[in-house]
Amino acid sequence: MTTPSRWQDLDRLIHEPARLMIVTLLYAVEEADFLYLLHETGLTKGNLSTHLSKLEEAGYVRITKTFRGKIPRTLVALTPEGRQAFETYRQRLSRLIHPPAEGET
Amino acid sequence: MTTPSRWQDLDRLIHEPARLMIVTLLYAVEEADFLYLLHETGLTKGNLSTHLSKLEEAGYVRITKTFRGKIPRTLVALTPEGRQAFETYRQRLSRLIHPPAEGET
DNA sequence: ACATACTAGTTTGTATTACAGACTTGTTTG
DNA sequence: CAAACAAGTCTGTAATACAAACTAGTATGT
Repeated sequence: MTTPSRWQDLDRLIHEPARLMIVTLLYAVEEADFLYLLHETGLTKGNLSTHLSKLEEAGYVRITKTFRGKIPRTLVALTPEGRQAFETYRQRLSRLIHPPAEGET
Repeated sequence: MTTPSRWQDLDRLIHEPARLMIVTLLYAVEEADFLYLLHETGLTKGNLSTHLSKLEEAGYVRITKTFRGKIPRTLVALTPEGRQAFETYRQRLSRLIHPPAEGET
């Protein structure tokens, strides 16, 4: 096998540490607003915004823009797909870094 | 805390999937030659060589050039540091993707 | 009324870097 | 002498993370 099937590609979108933080946070809290993510991750606004856009394009998060009075409020939540993708990512990674046994085929 | 301590930076050197493959392999087998890694990872020679050099610069692997007859043979092994770094990486990642509980400190 | 600050972004520029492919050197084999 | 293999180095490209600047609308302070 020139392309060993056991190295299924990790989802690069989630693998990136900044987005891994975001997804992990969202997985835990289910819903978060922009400022919460901003403070929790320590990213800059622009950077956070870009990462959220990428996650949204991939269908991993849904971004809902609401208003608190007239002040914009951006809510972010994992979609079922995003949730699934994270779980898959987590499984593969676990299998990768916790090898089941040695000397397999 | 503007920079939450729980997001200790993952070791980018190990985090990169290609190198994660390499390090994982080395962690399992303890010693491997260039061709073995080449076939197992499916990387190109140049790419594998570059990644190995980076791991060597970081002190994570030791590269020993031997000869089988007159044919060069390159052996690669994790150093204790590399072993340690991988374990640390693994721990942090585990803690990241398997959150212990909610309602943290 | 005007300046400042905040929310939530978009755009721009830079610097890194992974990756493939070409090229190199030395050796063995036909 | 040609071809193929081992183990690289070098080069060029394309992607991309990141910070900082800028935008736009609202609220507040004086």
